[in-house]
Amino acid sequence: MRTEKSPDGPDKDQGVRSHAIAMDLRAGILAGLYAPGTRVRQEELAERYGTSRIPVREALRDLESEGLVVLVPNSGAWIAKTDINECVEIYKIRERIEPLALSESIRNMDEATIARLADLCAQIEASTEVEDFLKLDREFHLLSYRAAAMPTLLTMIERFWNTTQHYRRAYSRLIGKEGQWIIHSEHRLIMEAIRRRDGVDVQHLLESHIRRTRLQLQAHDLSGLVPAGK
Amino acid sequence: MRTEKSPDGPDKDQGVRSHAIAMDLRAGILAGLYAPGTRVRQEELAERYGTSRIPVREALRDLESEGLVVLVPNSGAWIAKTDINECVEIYKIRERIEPLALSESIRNMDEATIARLADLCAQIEASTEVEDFLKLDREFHLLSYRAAAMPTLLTMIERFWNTTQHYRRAYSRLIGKEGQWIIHSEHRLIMEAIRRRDGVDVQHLLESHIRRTRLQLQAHDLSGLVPAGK
DNA sequence: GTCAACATTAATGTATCCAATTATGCGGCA
DNA sequence: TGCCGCATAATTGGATACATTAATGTTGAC
Repeated sequence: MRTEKSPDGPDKDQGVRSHAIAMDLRAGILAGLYAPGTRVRQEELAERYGTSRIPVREALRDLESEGLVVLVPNSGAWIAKTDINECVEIYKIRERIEPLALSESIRNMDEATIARLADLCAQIEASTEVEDFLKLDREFHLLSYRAAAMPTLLTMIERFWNTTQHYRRAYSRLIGKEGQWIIHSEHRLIMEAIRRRDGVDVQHLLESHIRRTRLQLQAHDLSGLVPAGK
Repeated sequence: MRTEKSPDGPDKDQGVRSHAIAMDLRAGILAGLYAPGTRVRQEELAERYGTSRIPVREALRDLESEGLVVLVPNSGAWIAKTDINECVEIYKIRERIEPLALSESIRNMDEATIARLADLCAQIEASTEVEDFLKLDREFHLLSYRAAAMPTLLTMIERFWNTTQHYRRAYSRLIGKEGQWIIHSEHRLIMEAIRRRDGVDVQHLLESHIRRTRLQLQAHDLSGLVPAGK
């Protein structure tokens, strides 16, 4: 009897090596270590990671499918340029899908997670550094979706948070600590709706939260604050 | 001055070779030539396409990111199994994002496209073969979104149509020519709302269209009609 | 007779090498 | 001076060969 390994498990490690490289590059891009638009040479990365170019190529392809890298055949790879139009598009999509994720999630969410969310909510208000805020805000929202039993949706959402990271950072810096009170109020209302497990209300609140941010992004001129990429 | 090729253009041909292989495999999977769950051997494909295993691997990775293939490290690749839960999840997502795509699209849509859509709508009603229906229905909906100026969204939607293709085929066979009158009525109403460029109405109609289909998929037992994949 | 451990086999993952394509720099010409 | 074309260099794409890992079948002991 054939008992070959069943392809069920989310063994998301592809070639293992390439996956590790992709993880590292992804973290670097999100941290802002690579300027958008800069060229990425396979051999250079291969040398840095102590491998051949093949795992590097696989990693770059992964990142391309996530929208973090752009590949041009026979030419090379570039860190994806920031694009305000793409950012706005993604926010419009997020306005539709994240309320779905949240409403599905709060139906299954355990009390420990709710407590953890409340804690994150408080930490966000207490945060003073932009990088801390970004990290906490991301953790708050993504954790709030985690109980959703919709793996495809969750993967999509995380991908969207990644590709718009530069804009969130620029926007956070722009509004500063003073302009954050709106965000805090929105978070508190969302948090309370989660506690009540009010699926209708959370959806409206979250949609407003994302939509308001999008309109702010469109209104302000972030061209000098977001890494250029031209 | 460096005038290196700018990474703007949607040169979607990646390694060219691997992209061609991916296209062919994708078409084969959607056409139902490969049973879900069957193992795919790199060497076998390499021989069939007259290449080495490397372009094959890249193609398989592309298809994995699209959800059509499952890769397990150091083990192998399988045609993705059909999964009714995943299918339902995707329909729930589609209920949210396709109305967005359509409402954005009808704002820019030219008259020629509207005429083409009406033509497709009529062809769908006249279709007698399941495969014809699937092809026309897909073309109708995807064309209706095309003017949306939201490339990321459109890519996502097409990917979702691909991963649920088997279920649409099974469902179409199940309901047969007689059960299609609901679909035709829905299409007619959507078509009319497109003509009026009524963004609010199309969204409701399309959401209902997708939602009703999802509920039907959940209600019926398609386990014998959709390729098993176990 | 069943289970466990080991050797064998087959597949994937990676490194090295070669080919094809593209970017660059020089030279000629209008 | 500016532009076009060709030769050169650099980089990526692909093929072959090797290393590594997982599956398989056998053997042995309990």
